[in-house]
Order: sequence, then structure tokens, then C-alpha cells
Amino acid sequence: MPLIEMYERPGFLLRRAHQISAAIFEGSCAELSLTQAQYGALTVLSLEPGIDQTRLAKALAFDKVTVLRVVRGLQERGLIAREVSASSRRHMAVRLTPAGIRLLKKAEVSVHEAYNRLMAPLDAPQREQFIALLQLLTDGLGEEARAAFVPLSREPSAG
Amino acid sequence: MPLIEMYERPGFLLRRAHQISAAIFEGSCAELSLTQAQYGALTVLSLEPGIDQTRLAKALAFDKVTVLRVVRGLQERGLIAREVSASSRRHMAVRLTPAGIRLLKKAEVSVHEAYNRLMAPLDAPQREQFIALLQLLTDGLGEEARAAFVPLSREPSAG
DNA sequence: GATTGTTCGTTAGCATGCAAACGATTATTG
DNA sequence: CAATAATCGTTTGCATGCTAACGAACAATC
Repeated sequence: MPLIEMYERPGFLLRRAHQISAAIFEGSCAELSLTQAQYGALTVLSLEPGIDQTRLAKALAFDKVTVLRVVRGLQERGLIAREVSASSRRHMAVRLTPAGIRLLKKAEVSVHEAYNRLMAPLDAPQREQFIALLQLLTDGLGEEARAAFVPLSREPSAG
Repeated sequence: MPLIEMYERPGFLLRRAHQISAAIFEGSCAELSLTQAQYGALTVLSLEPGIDQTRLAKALAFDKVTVLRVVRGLQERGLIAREVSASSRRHMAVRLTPAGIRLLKKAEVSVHEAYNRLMAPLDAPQREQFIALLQLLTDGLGEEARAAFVPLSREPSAG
């Protein structure tokens, strides 16, 4: 048994795969200075303009604090705008600026490139299987681990 | 198209899956105060006593600094011992203490429990597929991303 | 309508992961 | 043996992710 059992454990492999994925993504998007987290935020904001930070956190499965820092960074770069919500003074309405929309559009190319680099070792059916299994895993564990992952498709658009 | 494309992207899913995996692992090992990183280090050390930190980092696909901090923490808890290597003054020989061996043995139960919780949404063939695909992905990208992932099976035991 | 409780955004603190830089030590080369 | 280069461990600094705590605003209850 020369091969270490550890290298077959999903925990180890997931950490490693995520590590590689992040490195590839940020390599591909280095020119745009976009991290995975920032890209995710821009993507959600493009589909849900004016969403508040808590909802944004849930959509991304992020922590509140992480969303705050991501959003603040994007705001400082002029990619998004934040203002107190019209309906509630404690909600922040976050939306893309024209510059943010442009950058997101530009990023799609790099993101696609990162996807291809990441999935290079897998052929088409393997990619489908892999994604299906990941979805099965994360969906099935959504409540187990945190109970806060609500993909936004159709939800009350104002509490 | 109500479902967001993002939720099908492997980068997002990998980050999410890793996030859940880490939470489950640390939940199961909370009593032992063991993180994934610490458990990985103990595991490698149990198979390669006296390994130096750089090699340990490569085996775990960790950064040098991360290994340093992990190893220092384990040393402060009396689970491992570090001493300057006999063959080279700039190498540190790291090995488990009896307490470390005991804790690692105790941890196996919790680790197994974490595995079952993590893989709960998948049946047996799916688990095999999932692990095989993860291995295919990480092996295939080992050099692409970093060129530093050398699973230890049989390597020069002294440079 | 005042009190209680909940939620949102924020700050602060801790752990993890990476890159850069530096002293000490070893390897390499003449 | 002397000089240069490479390597190991370490420190520092930065980014990310989480928990805990807190003020402000809202909701719920009586």
C-alpha cells in the first residue's frame, strides 16, 4: 500500500481541487483584477439589481462579512454602487455601475478560458458527470452544514 | 432560464463543496480540536517520520508558511517534535510524539464520521465516480497550476 | 404605542492560504 | 579553498472566510 489513503479522501481532494481552481481563475482574470468572489458578486448583481447584502451573501453562500468586504472593494473601484434601500433604512441596495457592467462583460471571456483550463483533464461526459455530482453533493448538504444556501430563482423580492 | 449559470460552474461548486467539507470535518473533529490541515500533517508524519517541512508541504500541497504554522501549533500541543536534521542543519526533522500517535488514532473515528456525513448525498458508485473524477482533475492539473504536488510514494529519501 | 425581539450592516479578532524577502546553510563551480 | 548560486526555515504583509459582538432600524407582542 504505497499510495496514501489521504489522497483518496474527498476532503483532501476537494481542498486541492478548490485550490487549483482558484489559482487558475485568478490567473486567467489577473488582467482584470477579479477574484472568484468578486466575479460571483458581479454575476448575481447583474441578475438581481438592487439586492441587499444579506441576500447577496445567501445567493453566493458567503459570509456577511465576506460580502461586505467584497462589495466595499468593488465600490471603491467604481464597479458597483450602494445606497440605502428605499423600502427599508437598514438594507443596502447594491447594483452594478456601467463600468461594472462593462467589466463583467469583458470578464466572461477570461472566465470561459479558466473553465477550459480547469476542466482540461476531463472529457465532455466526465465534465457533465463531475458537475452533476458536485451539485448533488452541495444541494444535499445545503441544510446539513449551514442551512443558508438559497439559490435565487424566485424569492420574495422585498421582505 | 431562472437557474443561474453560476451554480453550474465547477469553480463555484468546488468552492462551495470545499466550504461544506471543511465545516463538516471541523464539526466532527471539534472535540479533538483538529483541523483538516492538522490532520493531514499528522497523517503524513505517521507514514514519513522525520520528514522535513518542505517535503511535508509538497506532500500536502500546502504552502511553506502554512506548514510552518500548522507544525508549530502541533508542536505547542505536544503532538509532534521538531529537531534539526542529522544530515543537514537547515532541515527540520518532524515526527509524531506518542501523544500525537494516540490522537491520530483517536481521530480516525471522527474522520470516518465526517466522510460519511460529507458523502451522504451520494450512493456507493457515485462516491467512487466522484473521487475518481477529483483525482483525474487534480492529477491532470498538478503541473498546470503549481508543479509542486508530488504524492509521496517512493521518492529520494534524502536529497 | 411602549417594550421586546429580530434583522441588517458593520467592526474586531482569529485561522488559513499565498507571495516576497531575509539569514543561515548547503550545493555548485571555478 | 573561494565565490557564487540554490535551498530551508522563518518573518512579514496581504487577501479571504468564519464567529462574536454591537448599534441602528424594523417587526411583533401586549
